[in-house]
Amino acid sequence: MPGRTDTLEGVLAGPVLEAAPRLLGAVLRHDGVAVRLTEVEAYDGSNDPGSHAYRGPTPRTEVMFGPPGRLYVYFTYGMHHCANVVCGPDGTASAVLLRAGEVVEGLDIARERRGAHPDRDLARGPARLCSALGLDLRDNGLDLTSGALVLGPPPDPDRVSTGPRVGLRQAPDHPWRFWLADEPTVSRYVPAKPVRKRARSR
DNA sequence: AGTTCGATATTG
DNA sequence: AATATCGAACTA
Repeated sequence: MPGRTDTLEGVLAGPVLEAAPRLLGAVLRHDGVAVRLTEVEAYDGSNDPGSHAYRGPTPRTEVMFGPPGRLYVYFTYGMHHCANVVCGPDGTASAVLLRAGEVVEGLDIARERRGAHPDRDLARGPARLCSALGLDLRDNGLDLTSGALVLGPPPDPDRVSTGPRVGLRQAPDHPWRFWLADEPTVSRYVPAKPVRKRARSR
C-alpha cells in the first residue's frame, strides 16, 4: 500500500515532499559502488515550475511520468549527468534529485572514476555522484526497486535540515532541499549568485 | 571564466 | 528545417 513509510515502494509512491527526506540515509548501489545519500531535492512535476516535467512529458522526461522507483538521468551543460528517483503514483511526474552522498562501498572504483580528490568529494554534488556511481544516460529508466536502492532507518528529524533548492532560475522559493546536518559530504555549493547574465548594452 | 551537447524556443 | 539560447554543474 502506498503511504507505508517502512517499505521502499510505499515511500516512493507517496508525496514527494515526504519521500525526499525519507531517502536521506538510503543507499544506492550501482556498478560496484554504493553511496549513502546525504542531500536531496524534491521536484513536484506538473505543479513545479522548477521541474523538467512542468510542461508535460517529452522524450527526455518521459521516465518521470512512469511508475515510482525508476531512475531519471539527464545530461546537462554538455558534460554532466544528474540522477533522480521517480516518485508518486504512475502518471505523476515528481522526482527526487540526488545531490550528494557518502561512498560506503567500492571506494577504489569511485576514486578511479573521479580522479584524485578527497574521499568526501567523491559524490559531493549531483554530477559527481553520478560520476562516482558510473551513471549515465544508458541508466535512464533503471528500476531501483529490486535491490539497487535500499532504504535506511528513518533519519532523526533533528538531523534533517531544509533550505531552498540549488540553481533554479525561476521557481517558487520553497525549502525543498533536504540534507543531513553535519555531514561532510553535503555539497557546499552556493547557488545564491544573483542573476546577472544579461548582455550589457552600453 | 570556460566548458560543450541536448532540449526547448524561435524563425524561415 | 535551421538557428539560437541556456541549463536541477564542475574545474580552474
